[in-house]
Amino acid sequence: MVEKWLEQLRKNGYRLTEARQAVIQVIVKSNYALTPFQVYEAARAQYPALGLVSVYRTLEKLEELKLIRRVHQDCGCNAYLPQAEGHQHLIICQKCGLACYFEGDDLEDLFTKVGADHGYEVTGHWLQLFGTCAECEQK
Amino acid sequence: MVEKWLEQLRKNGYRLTEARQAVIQVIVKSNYALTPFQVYEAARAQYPALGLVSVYRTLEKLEELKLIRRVHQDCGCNAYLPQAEGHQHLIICQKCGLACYFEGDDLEDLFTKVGADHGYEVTGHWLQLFGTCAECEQK
DNA sequence: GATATAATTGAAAATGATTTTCAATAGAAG
DNA sequence: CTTCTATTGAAAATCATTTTCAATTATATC
Ligand SMILES: [Mn+2]
Ligand SMILES: [Mn+2]
Ligand SMILES: [Zn+2]
Ligand SMILES: [Zn+2]
Repeated sequence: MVEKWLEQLRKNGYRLTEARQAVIQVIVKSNYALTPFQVYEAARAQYPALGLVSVYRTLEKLEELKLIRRVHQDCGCNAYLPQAEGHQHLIICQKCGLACYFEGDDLEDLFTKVGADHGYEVTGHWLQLFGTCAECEQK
Repeated sequence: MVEKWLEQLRKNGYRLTEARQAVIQVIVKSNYALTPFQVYEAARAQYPALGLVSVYRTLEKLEELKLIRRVHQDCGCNAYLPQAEGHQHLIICQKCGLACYFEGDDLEDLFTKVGADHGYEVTGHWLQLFGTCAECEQK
Protein backbone atom coordinates (compact mmCIF):
# COMPACT_ATOMS: atom_id res chain seq x y z
CA MET A 1 0.00 0.00 0.00
CA VAL A 2 2.82 2.38 0.87
CA GLU A 3 4.44 1.28 -2.38
CA LYS A 4 1.33 2.14 -4.38
CA TRP A 5 1.21 5.64 -2.88
CA LEU A 6 4.91 6.22 -3.50
CA GLU A 7 4.44 5.05 -7.07
CA GLN A 8 1.58 7.53 -7.49
CA LEU A 9 3.80 10.34 -6.28
CA ARG A 10 6.66 9.31 -8.54
CA LYS A 11 4.33 8.93 -11.50
CA ASN A 12 3.18 12.50 -11.00
CA GLY A 13 6.66 13.91 -10.94
CA TYR A 14 7.03 14.25 -7.19
CA ARG A 15 10.21 13.23 -5.45
CA LEU A 16 10.29 10.46 -2.90
CA THR A 17 11.65 12.21 0.16
CA GLU A 18 12.05 11.04 3.73
CA ALA A 19 9.50 13.60 4.89
CA ARG A 20 6.89 12.29 2.49
CA GLN A 21 7.58 8.68 3.30
CA ALA A 22 7.23 9.35 7.01
CA VAL A 23 3.88 11.06 6.49
CA ILE A 24 2.58 8.35 4.19
CA GLN A 25 3.66 5.61 6.51
CA VAL A 26 1.54 7.14 9.27
CA ILE A 27 -1.65 7.74 7.35
CA VAL A 28 -1.72 4.97 4.78
CA LYS A 29 -3.15 2.36 7.09
CA SER A 30 -4.90 4.50 9.67
CA ASN A 31 -8.42 3.67 10.81
CA TYR A 32 -8.63 7.02 12.57
CA ALA A 33 -8.98 10.42 10.97
CA LEU A 34 -5.75 12.27 11.76
CA THR A 35 -5.13 16.01 11.93
CA PRO A 36 -1.97 17.46 10.41
CA PHE A 37 -0.54 17.84 13.89
CA GLN A 38 -1.33 14.24 14.83
CA VAL A 39 0.37 13.08 11.66
CA TYR A 40 3.32 15.29 12.51
CA GLU A 41 3.70 13.82 15.98
CA ALA A 42 3.39 10.24 14.81
CA ALA A 43 5.69 10.67 11.82
CA ARG A 44 8.41 12.28 13.88
CA ALA A 45 8.86 9.01 15.71
CA GLN A 46 10.26 7.67 12.47
CA TYR A 47 11.83 10.86 11.13
CA PRO A 48 12.54 13.39 13.88
CA ALA A 49 13.75 16.14 11.53
CA LEU A 50 10.29 16.38 9.97
CA GLY A 51 8.69 19.82 9.94
CA LEU A 52 4.99 20.45 10.41
CA VAL A 53 5.04 22.48 7.20
CA SER A 54 6.01 19.42 5.22
CA VAL A 55 3.11 17.51 6.71
CA TYR A 56 0.73 20.17 5.42
CA ARG A 57 2.39 20.13 2.03
CA THR A 58 2.35 16.37 1.78
CA LEU A 59 -1.27 16.06 2.85
CA GLU A 60 -2.17 18.61 0.20
CA LYS A 61 -0.53 16.50 -2.49
CA LEU A 62 -2.02 13.24 -1.25
CA GLU A 63 -5.45 14.83 -1.31
CA GLU A 64 -4.80 16.10 -4.82
CA LEU A 65 -3.95 12.57 -5.91
CA LYS A 66 -7.12 11.30 -4.16
CA LEU A 67 -5.13 9.02 -1.90
CA ILE A 68 -6.54 10.67 1.21
CA ARG A 69 -9.67 12.68 1.98
CA ARG A 70 -10.67 15.28 4.50
CA VAL A 71 -13.18 14.11 7.10
CA HIS A 72 -15.87 16.42 8.46
CA GLN A 73 -17.13 16.04 12.01
CA ASP A 74 -18.87 18.22 14.55
CA CYS A 75 -15.62 18.56 16.42
CA GLY A 76 -13.64 19.69 13.38
CA CYS A 77 -13.02 19.28 9.66
CA ASN A 78 -9.25 19.14 9.43
CA ALA A 79 -8.60 15.43 9.82
CA TYR A 80 -7.68 13.00 7.04
CA LEU A 81 -8.26 9.36 6.21
CA PRO A 82 -7.10 7.18 3.35
CA GLN A 83 -9.59 7.45 0.50
CA ALA A 84 -11.63 4.31 -0.20
CA GLU A 85 -11.83 2.58 -3.55
CA GLY A 86 -14.86 3.50 -5.63
CA HIS A 87 -17.97 5.01 -4.10
CA GLN A 88 -18.03 4.39 -0.36
CA HIS A 89 -19.22 6.15 2.78
CA LEU A 90 -17.95 6.39 6.33
CA ILE A 91 -19.14 5.16 9.70
CA ILE A 92 -17.36 6.78 12.60
CA CYS A 93 -17.42 5.79 16.26
CA GLN A 94 -18.33 8.80 18.38
CA LYS A 95 -16.45 7.42 21.35
CA CYS A 96 -13.08 6.38 19.97
CA GLY A 97 -13.08 7.70 16.43
CA LEU A 98 -12.66 4.33 14.73
CA ALA A 99 -13.64 4.82 11.09
CA CYS A 100 -14.73 2.27 8.54
CA TYR A 101 -16.09 2.45 5.01
CA PHE A 102 -19.14 0.74 3.59
CA GLU A 103 -20.41 0.52 0.05
CA GLY A 104 -23.53 -0.55 -1.79
CA ASP A 105 -25.82 2.07 -0.38
CA ASP A 106 -27.55 2.28 -3.78
CA LEU A 107 -29.28 5.52 -3.00
CA GLU A 108 -28.49 7.45 -6.16
CA ASP A 109 -31.97 7.06 -7.61
CA LEU A 110 -33.66 8.12 -4.41
CA PHE A 111 -31.44 11.20 -4.17
CA THR A 112 -32.02 12.11 -7.82
CA LYS A 113 -35.75 11.99 -7.23
CA VAL A 114 -35.67 13.92 -3.97
CA GLY A 115 -33.62 16.59 -5.70
CA ALA A 116 -35.94 16.78 -8.69
CA ASP A 117 -38.91 17.24 -6.35
CA HIS A 118 -37.20 20.38 -5.10
CA GLY A 119 -36.05 21.65 -8.46
CA TYR A 120 -32.44 20.48 -8.23
CA GLU A 121 -30.42 18.35 -10.58
CA VAL A 122 -28.45 16.24 -8.09
CA THR A 123 -24.82 15.69 -8.97
CA GLY A 124 -23.42 14.30 -5.75
CA HIS A 125 -24.02 13.51 -2.12
CA TRP A 126 -22.26 13.29 1.21
CA LEU A 127 -23.31 10.58 3.60
CA GLN A 128 -21.72 9.72 6.90
CA LEU A 129 -22.98 7.50 9.71
CA PHE A 130 -22.17 8.00 13.37
CA GLY A 131 -22.44 5.47 16.13
CA THR A 132 -20.59 3.30 18.58
CA CYS A 133 -18.15 0.64 17.51
CA ALA A 134 -18.32 -2.92 18.83
CA GLU A 135 -15.49 -2.40 21.27
CA CYS A 136 -16.81 0.85 22.72
CA GLU A 137 -20.29 -0.62 22.88
CA GLN A 138 -19.36 -3.40 25.31
CA LYS A 139 -17.86 -1.01 27.84
CA MET B 1 -40.03 34.01 12.78
CA VAL B 2 -37.79 36.77 14.13
CA GLU B 3 -40.21 37.01 17.06
CA LYS B 4 -39.85 33.31 17.79
CA TRP B 5 -36.08 33.56 17.87
CA LEU B 6 -36.13 36.62 20.08
CA GLU B 7 -38.51 34.82 22.40
CA GLN B 8 -36.12 31.88 22.57
CA LEU B 9 -33.29 34.19 23.54
CA ARG B 10 -35.39 35.96 26.17
CA LYS B 11 -36.64 32.65 27.54
CA ASN B 12 -33.05 31.55 28.07
CA GLY B 13 -32.09 34.66 29.95
CA TYR B 14 -30.36 36.49 27.13
CA ARG B 15 -30.96 40.18 26.56
CA LEU B 16 -32.52 41.47 23.37
CA THR B 17 -29.89 43.83 22.08
CA GLU B 18 -29.65 45.74 18.84
CA ALA B 19 -26.60 43.72 17.83
CA ARG B 20 -28.45 40.44 18.26
CA GLN B 21 -31.53 41.64 16.47
CA ALA B 22 -29.48 42.80 13.51
CA VAL B 23 -27.77 39.41 13.27
CA ILE B 24 -31.00 37.48 13.59
CA GLN B 25 -32.76 39.60 11.03
CA VAL B 26 -30.08 38.69 8.48
CA ILE B 27 -29.93 34.96 9.03
CA VAL B 28 -33.46 34.04 10.06
CA LYS B 29 -34.83 33.86 6.55
CA SER B 30 -31.70 33.17 4.54
CA ASN B 31 -31.66 30.48 1.84
CA TYR B 32 -27.91 30.77 1.62
CA ALA B 33 -25.36 29.58 4.13
CA LEU B 34 -23.70 32.71 5.50
CA THR B 35 -20.25 33.08 7.04
CA PRO B 36 -19.81 35.25 10.14
CA PHE B 37 -18.28 37.95 7.98
CA GLN B 38 -21.15 37.86 5.49
CA VAL B 39 -23.61 38.20 8.35
CA TYR B 40 -21.53 41.08 9.68
CA GLU B 41 -21.60 42.93 6.39
CA ALA B 42 -25.31 42.43 5.84
CA ALA B 43 -26.29 43.27 9.41
CA ARG B 44 -24.28 46.47 9.43
CA ALA B 45 -26.64 47.88 6.81
CA GLN B 46 -29.26 47.91 9.55
CA TYR B 47 -26.98 48.55 12.54
CA PRO B 48 -23.67 50.14 11.50
CA ALA B 49 -22.16 50.10 14.99
CA LEU B 50 -22.20 46.30 15.00
CA GLY B 51 -18.88 44.59 15.72
CA LEU B 52 -17.75 41.36 14.10
CA VAL B 53 -17.12 39.95 17.56
CA SER B 54 -20.79 40.25 18.40
CA VAL B 55 -21.68 38.34 15.27
CA TYR B 56 -19.50 35.46 16.40
CA ARG B 57 -20.99 35.59 19.88
CA THR B 58 -24.55 35.72 18.61
CA LEU B 59 -24.07 32.88 16.15
CA GLU B 60 -22.64 30.81 18.99
CA LYS B 61 -25.77 31.36 21.03
CA LEU B 62 -28.15 30.73 18.17
CA GLU B 63 -26.37 27.46 17.44
CA GLU B 64 -26.59 26.54 21.12
CA LEU B 65 -30.36 27.12 20.99
CA LYS B 66 -30.53 25.04 17.78
CA LEU B 67 -31.96 27.94 15.82
CA ILE B 68 -29.12 27.79 13.31
CA ARG B 69 -26.68 25.12 12.18
CA ARG B 70 -23.23 25.04 10.71
CA VAL B 71 -23.06 23.92 7.07
CA HIS B 72 -20.17 21.84 5.75
CA GLN B 73 -18.99 22.17 2.17
CA ASP B 74 -15.82 21.47 0.22
CA CYS B 75 -15.12 25.16 0.14
CA GLY B 76 -15.45 25.62 3.89
CA CYS B 77 -17.36 24.73 7.05
CA ASN B 78 -17.92 28.09 8.67
CA ALA B 79 -21.26 29.11 7.18
CA TYR B 80 -24.63 28.98 8.91
CA LEU B 81 -28.24 28.35 7.95
CA PRO B 82 -31.46 28.41 9.96
CA GLN B 83 -32.06 24.96 11.41
CA ALA B 84 -35.00 23.05 9.93
CA GLU B 85 -37.87 21.65 11.95
CA GLY B 86 -37.56 17.97 12.80
CA HIS B 87 -35.30 15.63 10.87
CA GLN B 88 -34.37 17.14 7.52
CA HIS B 89 -31.42 17.20 5.16
CA LEU B 90 -29.93 19.78 2.83
CA ILE B 91 -29.62 20.14 -0.92
CA ILE B 92 -27.19 22.83 -1.97
CA CYS B 93 -26.67 24.31 -5.40
CA GLN B 94 -23.00 24.16 -6.33
CA LYS B 95 -23.30 27.18 -8.59
CA CYS B 96 -25.16 29.75 -6.52
CA GLY B 97 -25.33 28.22 -3.07
CA LEU B 98 -29.12 28.15 -2.84
CA ALA B 99 -29.97 25.76 -0.02
CA CYS B 100 -33.16 23.90 0.64
CA TYR B 101 -34.24 21.23 3.09
CA PHE B 102 -36.04 17.98 2.36
CA GLU B 103 -37.50 15.42 4.69
CA GLY B 104 -38.91 11.92 4.51
CA ASP B 105 -35.74 10.18 3.45
CA ASP B 106 -36.74 7.21 5.62
CA LEU B 107 -33.31 5.66 5.62
CA GLU B 108 -32.90 4.99 9.32
CA ASP B 109 -33.48 1.25 8.97
CA LEU B 110 -31.06 0.91 6.11
CA PHE B 111 -28.39 2.80 8.04
CA THR B 112 -28.95 0.77 11.18
CA LYS B 113 -28.44 -2.40 9.20
CA VAL B 114 -25.39 -1.16 7.33
CA GLY B 115 -23.86 -0.16 10.64
CA ALA B 116 -24.65 -3.48 12.28
CA ASP B 117 -22.97 -5.30 9.37
CA HIS B 118 -19.79 -3.46 10.29
CA GLY B 119 -20.11 -3.83 14.03
CA TYR B 120 -21.45 -0.38 14.77
CA GLU B 121 -24.53 0.70 16.63
CA VAL B 122 -25.67 3.62 14.50
CA THR B 123 -26.89 6.62 16.45
CA GLY B 124 -27.05 9.26 13.77
CA HIS B 125 -26.29 10.19 10.21
CA TRP B 126 -25.33 13.12 8.17
CA LEU B 127 -26.61 13.46 4.63
CA GLN B 128 -26.27 16.32 2.19
CA LEU B 129 -27.07 16.49 -1.52
CA PHE B 130 -25.29 18.67 -4.02
CA GLY B 131 -26.48 19.72 -7.41
CA THR B 132 -27.71 22.56 -9.59
CA CYS B 133 -30.83 24.52 -8.78
CA ALA B 134 -33.54 25.16 -11.36
CA GLU B 135 -32.41 28.71 -12.05
CA CYS B 136 -28.72 27.87 -12.50
CA GLU B 137 -29.66 24.85 -14.60
CA GLN B 138 -31.34 26.87 -17.32
CA LYS B 139 -28.32 29.12 -17.86
C1' DG C 1 30.43 7.34 -8.38
C1' DA C 2 30.68 12.37 -9.16
C1' DT C 3 28.07 16.56 -10.86
C1' DA C 4 24.44 19.63 -12.09
C1' DT C 5 19.78 21.12 -11.43
C1' DA C 6 15.63 22.07 -9.67
C1' DA C 7 12.32 20.28 -6.29
C1' DT C 8 11.92 20.01 -1.53
C1' DT C 9 12.97 21.05 3.02
C1' DG C 10 12.52 23.27 7.91
C1' DA C 11 12.66 27.67 10.36
C1' DA C 12 10.83 31.90 10.71
C1' DA C 13 7.68 35.33 9.40
C1' DA C 14 3.17 36.43 7.67
C1' DT C 15 -1.60 35.73 7.33
C1' DG C 16 -6.44 35.07 8.44
C1' DA C 17 -9.97 33.50 11.23
C1' DT C 18 -11.55 33.22 15.73
C1' DT C 19 -11.25 34.11 20.79
C1' DT C 20 -10.08 36.68 24.85
C1' DT C 21 -9.55 40.83 27.53
C1' DC C 22 -11.34 44.96 29.23
C1' DA C 23 -13.39 49.34 30.14
C1' DA C 24 -17.58 51.51 28.49
C1' DT C 25 -22.50 50.95 27.41
C1' DA C 26 -27.17 49.77 27.61
C1' DG C 27 -30.98 46.18 28.64
C1' DA C 28 -33.93 44.67 32.32
C1' DA C 29 -35.88 44.87 36.79
C1' DG C 30 -37.35 47.43 40.62
C1' DC D 1 -34.94 57.22 37.48
C1' DT D 2 -31.56 54.12 39.47
C1' DT D 3 -29.23 50.03 40.11
C1' DC D 4 -27.11 45.95 38.45
C1' DT D 5 -24.88 43.16 35.45
C1' DA D 6 -24.97 41.18 30.69
C1' DT D 7 -23.37 42.78 26.57
C1' DT D 8 -20.77 45.56 23.64
C1' DG D 9 -16.85 46.99 20.28
C1' DA D 10 -11.86 47.80 19.99
C1' DA D 11 -7.63 45.99 20.61
C1' DA D 12 -4.71 42.31 21.77
C1' DA D 13 -3.95 37.47 21.88
C1' DT D 14 -4.25 32.95 20.05
C1' DC D 15 -4.26 29.24 16.84
C1' DA D 16 -4.08 26.93 12.47
C1' DT D 17 -2.39 27.39 8.10
C1' DT D 18 0.41 29.57 4.37
C1' DT D 19 4.28 32.03 2.49
C1' DT D 20 9.07 33.24 2.17
C1' DC D 21 13.70 31.96 1.81
C1' DA D 22 18.25 30.09 2.06
C1' DA D 23 20.02 25.44 2.69
C1' DT D 24 19.52 20.66 1.48
C1' DT D 25 18.71 16.58 -1.21
C1' DA D 26 16.49 13.55 -4.79
C1' DT D 27 17.08 12.63 -9.43
C1' DA D 28 18.84 12.75 -14.08
C1' DT D 29 23.07 12.96 -16.64
C1' DC D 30 27.58 12.24 -17.23
MN1 LIG E 1 -23.71 6.98 -1.89
MN1 LIG F 1 -32.10 11.14 7.52
ZN1 LIG G 1 -16.82 20.35 7.66
ZN1 LIG H 1 -15.25 3.11 19.28
